[in-house]
Amino acid sequence: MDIKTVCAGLLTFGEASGYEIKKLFEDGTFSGVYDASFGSIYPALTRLAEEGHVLCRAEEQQGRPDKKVYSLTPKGRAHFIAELSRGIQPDKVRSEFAIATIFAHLLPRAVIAAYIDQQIEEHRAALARLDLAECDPSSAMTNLRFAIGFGRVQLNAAIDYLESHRGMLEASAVPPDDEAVAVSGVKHA
Amino acid sequence: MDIKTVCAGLLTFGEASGYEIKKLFEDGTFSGVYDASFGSIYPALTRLAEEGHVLCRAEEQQGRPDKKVYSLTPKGRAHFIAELSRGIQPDKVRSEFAIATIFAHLLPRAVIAAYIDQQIEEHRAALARLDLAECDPSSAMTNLRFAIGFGRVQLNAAIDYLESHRGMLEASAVPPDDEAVAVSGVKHA
DNA sequence: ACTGGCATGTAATTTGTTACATGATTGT
DNA sequence: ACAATCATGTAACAAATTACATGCCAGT
Repeated sequence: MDIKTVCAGLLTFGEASGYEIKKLFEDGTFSGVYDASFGSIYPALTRLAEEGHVLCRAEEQQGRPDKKVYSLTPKGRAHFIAELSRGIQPDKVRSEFAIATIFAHLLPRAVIAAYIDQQIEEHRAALARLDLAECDPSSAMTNLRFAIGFGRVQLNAAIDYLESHRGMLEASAVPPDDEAVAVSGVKHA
Repeated sequence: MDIKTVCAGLLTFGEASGYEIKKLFEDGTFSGVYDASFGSIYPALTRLAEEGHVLCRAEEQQGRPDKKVYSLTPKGRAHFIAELSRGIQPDKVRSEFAIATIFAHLLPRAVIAAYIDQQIEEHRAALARLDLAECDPSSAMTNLRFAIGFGRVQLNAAIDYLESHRGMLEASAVPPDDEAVAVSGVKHA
């Protein structure tokens, strides 16, 4: 599924500008499941407009550049539904944290501890975003509540595990007085 | 973290060929947290060799092309540890399944049901891979058991939620006799 | 004064995938 | 016969990020 399709999907919930779509990827409905930069979003919206999948209306603003508000056309809506019905790819995950755990026996204990703290904080922030999303009236739909609950159980499972098992990982790591050993692989007298 | 670094990391566990590294991304230690194609792995190994981070030894084989077995040099090992200690990026997830749930109210019920089945099966397969990884003697290390347990709790949380709440999502979807409505947005008499 | 939010867009670069090219062996 | 596994590598292509370019307004 390409960015064009995802942008079209967001527009089924109502019109939005490129800037607003970026914010939705960051803290809104899509945070944690998709992300894209301005360099992807703006060209995607331009191409969607060329294809007649969206309409673009320039909204004048004081001082700031015109806001370009995009709205989905019936054709765009039908195309989005068809695309999403065609099949989905397996989840793609790239977790540098998980990689760090796999090599924890090579890393200084302080580094591992900091990474665990960081990971827990990120998951807590993600949970807070879900709480906010739940308050939004648009989340009245059952499927959105499903999606929020789904994110929640996974984040909670991860946080619980990290908190209750972090000692295991910290014990595997290189003790503070032994860091040179880890790098050289040789213990000197 | 780039592919070169990840390949170097895998080589801390012992020498391997490009082909074997690919398999490790698919079913081994890294399945579920990282993935890369041959088109990324082979050039990465070539560059690691140019930089002196790995050594390459050609192993002759009958019929098949020579197997190029790479092993990490002390310099490569030190560089890997330094890189991994420098900091990690937040997890990156791209879940088309999660996107489908967000738009479940636009999709035919049969499509949603199939996607849920597919997702559960993928997670079960991932669990089976973790079970295999645990049997491997190299997984005796505490940090690897931590990593396996971490994957396990998240996968189990996801499967449990999907099984117990799938009715919610299926109820949101478009009933079988109503699909034209979803696309056109208009209900005809 | 400076940072951060609002707002768009392009160009250069990076990154990575897919497809192609080759070829023997083993299992169905 | 045919598909799959083993095994490497390149070239073409696609996707996406980063950095650049511009500029106002509000808050500290």
